[in-house]
Amino acid sequence: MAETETDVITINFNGENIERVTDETPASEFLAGVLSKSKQKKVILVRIDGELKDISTPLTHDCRIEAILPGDDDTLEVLRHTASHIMAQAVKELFQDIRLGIGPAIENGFYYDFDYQRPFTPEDLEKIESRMKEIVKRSQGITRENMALEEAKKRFEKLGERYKLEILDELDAQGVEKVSIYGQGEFIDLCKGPHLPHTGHLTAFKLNSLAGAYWKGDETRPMLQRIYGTAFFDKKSLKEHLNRLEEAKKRDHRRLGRDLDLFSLHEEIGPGLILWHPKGGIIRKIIEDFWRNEHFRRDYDILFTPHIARRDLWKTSGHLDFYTENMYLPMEIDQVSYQLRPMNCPFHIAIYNSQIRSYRELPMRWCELGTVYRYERTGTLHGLMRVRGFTQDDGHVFCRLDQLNEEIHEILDLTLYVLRVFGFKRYEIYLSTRPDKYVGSNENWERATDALRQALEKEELTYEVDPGEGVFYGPKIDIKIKDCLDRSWQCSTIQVDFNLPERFDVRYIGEDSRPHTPIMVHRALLGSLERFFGVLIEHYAGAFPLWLAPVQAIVITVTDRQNQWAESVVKKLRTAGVRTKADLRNEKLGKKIREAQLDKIPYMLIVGDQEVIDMTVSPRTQKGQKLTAISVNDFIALVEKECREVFNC
RNA sequence: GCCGGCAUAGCUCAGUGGUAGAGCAGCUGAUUCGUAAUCAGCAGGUCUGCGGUUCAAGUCCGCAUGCCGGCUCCA
Repeated sequence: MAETETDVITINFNGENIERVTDETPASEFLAGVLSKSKQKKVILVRIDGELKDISTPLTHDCRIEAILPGDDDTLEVLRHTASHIMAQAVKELFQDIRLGIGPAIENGFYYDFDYQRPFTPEDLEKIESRMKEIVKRSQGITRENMALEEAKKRFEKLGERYKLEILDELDAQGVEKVSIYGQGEFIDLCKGPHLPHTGHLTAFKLNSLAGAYWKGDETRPMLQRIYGTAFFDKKSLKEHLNRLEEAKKRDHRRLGRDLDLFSLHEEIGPGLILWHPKGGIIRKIIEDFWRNEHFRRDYDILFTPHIARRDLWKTSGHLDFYTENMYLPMEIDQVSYQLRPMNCPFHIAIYNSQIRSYRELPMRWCELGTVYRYERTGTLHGLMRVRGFTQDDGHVFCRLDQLNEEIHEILDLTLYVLRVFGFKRYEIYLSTRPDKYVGSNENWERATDALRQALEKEELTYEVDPGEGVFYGPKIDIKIKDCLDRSWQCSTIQVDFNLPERFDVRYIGEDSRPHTPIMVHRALLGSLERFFGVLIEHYAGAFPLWLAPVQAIVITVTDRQNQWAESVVKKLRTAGVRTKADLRNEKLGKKIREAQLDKIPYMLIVGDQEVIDMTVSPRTQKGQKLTAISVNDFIALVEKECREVFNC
């Protein structure tokens, strides 16, 4: 209950109710009365009725208050936000005529955007970092001032902070009347807070990179310079974080792709065009085989369609209207314009439309590993993750409205099973609903969105709703997989489409012997084989599980006396379907093991004089575990069992 | 596409205007060895490309290409 100025208020602290006269006493003063001096010094924030606040927050009404020490994620966010202010202060002190953009805390650190006449250099970064250290040494108090919006405008106008003024104008338009300004020394910033009590708390930080960033993320607006940094409460955590980044670099699929000879890109072939090497190729084959088998098992039919089609097709599909900037330019063949395909759907529709369809045939489930080509802007290309030619594990389900729920559920079930088989158990799921611009009736949108939602809920999946983020032709579910650098990559997508069936006049004859429009669902489980492979490489750090490993076992001889036995072991294993090779080189055992290890081969089969006598092999796992000598048949059984178990999940 | 950075041997990287280097990989030879690197020798480069400055350019400048980190966009 809000109370008036001179009333007595009740403050709950540590479960104890304490009465105070309200005189706008800051929380810190209250805490001084109830905490020991040493403890009080460590308090960086308070939580008032569950909300994080500055320790200077005046206590004006009944509340529950907690003293917050550095530690949990919430406080880390505040620390980083304060760090971004300190960085901005350092930058303002070092450079004249510089304008502030925004400077929030982000997942692993913070950034601040600046508008400055010349680009920052890495040397500038060092200078900024050392100035920040000075500011930290000053232990300047960080203060909050609440004021009328108009007053804030005057303050920032005087400083020429035009971006801050723009933000204030927006707040003004939203009807906001009061804002807060945080300051330390000469530096002020428009900010909601909360912040740490003084600059001295920033003990462990590092500026990591420079980047350009459009003001408000809008490419028609000026480009500002963004400085990224990170901060922790102690030096040890900072060091751990930097080590983690180093470790993550070692998992980078681009590096592993070259080291393990999986794939390559070539300047002379073109950016964003992937060459799958033999070892990548075998993995792709295994992925595709599993994918096809699983689809047949779930009553899908498989299609093959061309990579190119007459321009008219893309006119009908609408791609020339809404996707043209991603399509390669047309080529003339016999005076007819053709264009490379960016999507597979029109071809599947053509197959559907090749006959009159009955309601009895629905649902129809079709899939294709369809290679598509999309023009992606140069700056967006990234290894296997973002390319210009890729193969989607595409599929389209045509069904009646009354079948939609069941079909969505089936698709989701299939998707999650496939992801589990590949070892992905953690992902982010988004349900995107109707955007401002859309086609289709409201009723259909609602039915379809409900079907998606119900399927998610039936599987008891946690998901986030992305309001208005659906494609114009229908709602969708996106599943994102997180990679080792904490970037999330969209792989799976399930999209309902109200647009294409209309455009291509897709129909079925219903029980009433009249034509009806079926619902069309697009779906991709892995997304693209290229991106999925990239995510897979990083997920396993190149050490693929046995069923996917390009080479599953390598027979390693101790001396050339064992060559004959080694060769017969390889023959037996290959006959049994185990991907095997032999290392018969005249090298020391240790060296051969080391190389097999770096090659991330799951099993090394050591063969010495003893094994030849016993007709056995001594397996060693990639992780370094030594197993006792076993017969070749026993080893085959072991491999088969380990591979089979993957699918029971 | 935009902002910034980078480009030297197959790979990782030294080389700050004056004769292109190392380790690993490759090749040749020796070594026959028991669970993460045996030794020696040899070979390998239009220093991404094109232009410019200079007596002299891997090094300085400009443009192009590719890559990296972001922004934007997306499977």
